[in-house]
Amino acid sequence: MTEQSKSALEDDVPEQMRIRREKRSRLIAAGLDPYPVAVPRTTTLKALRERFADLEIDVATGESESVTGRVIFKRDTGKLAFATLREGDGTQLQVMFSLDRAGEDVLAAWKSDVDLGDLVSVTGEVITSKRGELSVLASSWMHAAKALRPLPVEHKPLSEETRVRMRYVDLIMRDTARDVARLRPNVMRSLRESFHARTFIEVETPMLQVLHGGATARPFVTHINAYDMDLFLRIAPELYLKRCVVGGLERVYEINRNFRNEGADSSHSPEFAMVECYESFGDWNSIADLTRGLVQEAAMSVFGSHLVTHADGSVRNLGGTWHEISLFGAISKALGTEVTGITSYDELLKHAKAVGLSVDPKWIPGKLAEELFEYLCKDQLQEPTFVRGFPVDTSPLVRAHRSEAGVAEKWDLYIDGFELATGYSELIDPIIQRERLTEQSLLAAKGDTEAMQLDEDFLRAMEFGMPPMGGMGMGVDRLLMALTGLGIRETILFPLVKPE
RNA sequence: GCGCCGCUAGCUCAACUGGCAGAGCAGCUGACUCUUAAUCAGCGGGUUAUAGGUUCAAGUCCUAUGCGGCGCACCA
Repeated sequence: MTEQSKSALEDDVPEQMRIRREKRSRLIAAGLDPYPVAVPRTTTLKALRERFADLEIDVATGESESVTGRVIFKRDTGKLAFATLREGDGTQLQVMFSLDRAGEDVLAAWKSDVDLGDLVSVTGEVITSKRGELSVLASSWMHAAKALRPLPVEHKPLSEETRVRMRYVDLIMRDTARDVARLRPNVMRSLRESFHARTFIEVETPMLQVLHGGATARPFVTHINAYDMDLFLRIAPELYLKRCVVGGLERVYEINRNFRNEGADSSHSPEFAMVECYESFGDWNSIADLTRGLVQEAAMSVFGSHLVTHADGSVRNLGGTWHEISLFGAISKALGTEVTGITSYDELLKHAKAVGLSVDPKWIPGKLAEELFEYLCKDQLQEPTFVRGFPVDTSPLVRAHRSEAGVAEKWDLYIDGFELATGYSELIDPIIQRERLTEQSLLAAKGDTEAMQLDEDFLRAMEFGMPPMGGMGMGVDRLLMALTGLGIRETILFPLVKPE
């Protein structure tokens, strides 16, 4: 780059960034490295705070430490300057620079070279100030990294868009952002421990699939050059996990990403984390117990309680046994007349029109029943509730109910009005499974982009004998939402955003 | 995908029926040895998202585009 074009570029940047770049150049010219390979660090701010938790006011410990952190406050007074450092876990500590201790040059350099947002290393004696604040009284300091961009205002919340687009800044500035970032791995660990305690084993199955199946959703399509063929990003791991069960991995689970090429909003992300599990010789009842256990153990693990406090301050109780309602029972109650899994499409349509539900003519009868349920009953589902007995025709991988006609042994778990998980008694008869998937593939042929494809290898696996089992899928992002009351984009560190 | 609303300084926001584009924090200069969003004095910082149009005059009105938010639809 020529000097001329460089200066043109420099002229373009905002004043505050220009000044910081000039400071960087000045440091380098003075033989100081604004980006050194290593800096002194003898302890963390957190460890130091814990070690000196009970110091009196205005105490000098005689102990020297080197601490690092990001400068988040800076108060340059005449001969005694203060700053607050913050570490990645949110712990803060004051550092002080006095003319007596540091000397004129060190104090002057600190005042002129350091800006809010810089990462620094400060070495000095651990003391408490006359106001009682635990501090490191500097004898020396150096940059760990010069920040070229100013931090946003500490005391005004960042706009939601900036928080999502610049999550690194959000993490620097906001406690809740840091807490949620740490909550997710804690919940994942709890899930894995819960599964481990129940002798489930974790498996990893393909994300790139030749056929998409295991759920009804539009997939993302990609292409493998080596085989010159299209592949699908998986919409669910179900068909591979069931292959594992056929092979004798009796209790399996997977926690990983699914991809669905559908709308994105406050509770939907195109890529989302899912825990899915299968329990041989279990059914929809045992898998419901397991699901409740997973959620309650996660709450206990991360909050120490089944009572969880949401972002808006409200408290939800996830403890005890949960409500169970029947899907058709709830519809019947809301309509005041009996509706079941064998109620005809025409009759369902009549009810839908009577209550003012606008009906898509493409809906099959089971879909219409589900829509009726959501329209009439969904607002009753704030507390954890298993909604049991979904229509067979919308549940192609689920066993028919052992006694109710037209109904499958499938439940949905609702918390806070959204669907957190779904569980089945899995269909294990390969002949019926083939019929169901054939129906799906006919729907696909008619242009239903969400219908499942006919997976011959999966059917072949079933024909070797699949044990009776319960299965469950739960959105990890949604579990975090249920635990925190936050939107899905808050629970995902880097949700998809369109480029600026 | 459709509808409504928004986009102004580094950040968060003002600017009445069109009439000199402002504040707080942040920044720069100076003062201050106990500050906690320090205080005091002074000073800078803007292609009002982008492109076009109407008008003597546009942040404000019109058109298009981009990005965002909310609602609807689809879905976990």
